[in-house]
Amino acid sequence: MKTIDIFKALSNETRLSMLHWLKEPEKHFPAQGAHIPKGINFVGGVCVGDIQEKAGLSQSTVSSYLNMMQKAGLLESFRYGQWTYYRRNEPFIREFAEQIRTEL
Amino acid sequence: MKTIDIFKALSNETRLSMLHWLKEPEKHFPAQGAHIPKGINFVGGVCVGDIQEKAGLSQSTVSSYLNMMQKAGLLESFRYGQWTYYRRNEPFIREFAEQIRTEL
DNA sequence: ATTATATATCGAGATTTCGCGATAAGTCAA
DNA sequence: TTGACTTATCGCGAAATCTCGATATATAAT
Repeated sequence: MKTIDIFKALSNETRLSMLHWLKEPEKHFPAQGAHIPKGINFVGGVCVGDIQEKAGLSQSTVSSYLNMMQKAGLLESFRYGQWTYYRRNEPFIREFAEQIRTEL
Repeated sequence: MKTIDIFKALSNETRLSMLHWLKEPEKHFPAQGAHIPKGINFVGGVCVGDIQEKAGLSQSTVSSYLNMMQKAGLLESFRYGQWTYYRRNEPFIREFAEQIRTEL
């Protein structure tokens, strides 16, 4: 959650792209949630496999990138069954952007 | 001038501190410009030596950090005599902050 | 010209990051 | 239970970053 860790997470072309793709998941990924039951609400989440395919990097690399971005606070995740869905942590990102605007 | 380079420049504690110190030079550094003639206008600039002392790193490290931040667009420099003064590139920083706010 | 001062550049060792393949762990279906 | 599938973790070599001391360059003073 340190500022430096956020900047580090953003210092990579692929990770930055993933963050952008997740702004419009329906535009960049196949329809999600086929395996999520109706009760669960995790709109905008995309499973690791689809993100990996789009990124064109290995599964392990993408998994750790996503984990890193989550630790930094930029993403949040939800696991259903064997799938893990990631989406943007929008309030956190907005807060970070605002902090940059006022304190950088 | 690429976004990634800006994030990389901001991904280091010392460099981030330098950027903050330069927001209020008079608060963090000795009075500057003793060697600058009246005609020159470079308000807010601080010479490398004073930044180095404050940072507590080697002269070479600080010099290259400052150069890196300038290349990224965050700082601008002015050389007078044997001194090089650095200051924040405020318009660029504001523009970057705005870009983060709207595009991140 | 010589010397002193401020900054930039170079070369190097230590640490970190990048991205991979292999493997482990968790979950589901049969 | 076995097998298939999705994701996470581990270990690794390559590349980048960190930070330093030594040295080069530029300017100023004597």
